[in-house]
Amino acid sequence: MRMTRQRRAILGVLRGTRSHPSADRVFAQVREQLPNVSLATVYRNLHQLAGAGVIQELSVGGGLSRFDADTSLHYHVRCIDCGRIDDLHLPSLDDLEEEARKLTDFQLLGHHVEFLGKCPRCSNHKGKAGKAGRYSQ
Amino acid sequence: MRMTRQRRAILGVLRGTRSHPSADRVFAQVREQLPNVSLATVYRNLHQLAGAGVIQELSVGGGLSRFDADTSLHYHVRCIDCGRIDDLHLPSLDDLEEEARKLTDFQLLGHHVEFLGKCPRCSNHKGKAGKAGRYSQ
DNA sequence: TTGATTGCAAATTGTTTGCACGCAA
DNA sequence: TTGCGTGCAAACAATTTGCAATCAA
Repeated sequence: MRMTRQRRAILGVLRGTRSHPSADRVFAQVREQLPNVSLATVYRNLHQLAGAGVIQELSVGGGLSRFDADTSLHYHVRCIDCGRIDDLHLPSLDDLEEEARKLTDFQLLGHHVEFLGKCPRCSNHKGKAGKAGRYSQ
Repeated sequence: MRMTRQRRAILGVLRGTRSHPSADRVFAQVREQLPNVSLATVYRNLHQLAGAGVIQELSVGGGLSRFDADTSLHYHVRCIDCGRIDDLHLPSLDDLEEEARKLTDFQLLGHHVEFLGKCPRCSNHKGKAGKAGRYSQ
């Protein structure tokens, strides 16, 4: 893989944040260094890097894709109001995957877990109530 | 909530399948009974029904929204090749959520788990190799 | 030198919205 | 009768693609 200025910058942005940015967030950041990058380039690189296992594309719920330079196995919490995503380093659920394997005829390759909730900021917006129920599946 | 022909048909489709269809799948099915429904109506109803808790919108990875008339707590396996989604009735991970609660300052409201793999059909497409690695987060 | 990579603009895809009309309650 | 719900078309948002020009190796 050729290490172009653009690709280096994109990787740099991802490695310099813990915020699991979406493609257009990355784009905005990269633009500060390279004012001419195009959004298409950002998308192409994010996918290529993800395909190569250098970064991770988060299959989270709630709309747009998010990217993470931390490719170690860990889970996430997502704020249902503002979309903030934090890491959650829980022990891996290999036993659970083993359990699942008994119940399906799929060839299992992995799993992910996403916790839903409200981040500290959004918990305090007392007025806006927000739906109360649970968000499990 | 007014029970229109359209809404009844949409609910009927969802209750008559185990395939977790996307909006346009539902649309296609409903059209067989009501040739004039519009896709907009299907979207509006799916969201309204989900908001009312009558059905569930699946926060799965891999693009488009999928819908499920089974609102009980259960998990899913998704085929990374064809997108097929099966149910997986594992015991709920309340203990895991308790564990997570200790590690975050989010107010937790739920979680979901998605297993990734290849469905029986896609496992057999020997030629197309497909990426081998694990798909955990 | 040369094929991978880029920027740009246009095309796709999935979903949402404005609005006048229609129908369930 | 009333206003929620509908069909239609147009608007949107996120992402992808075609193509000629560019540049890392």
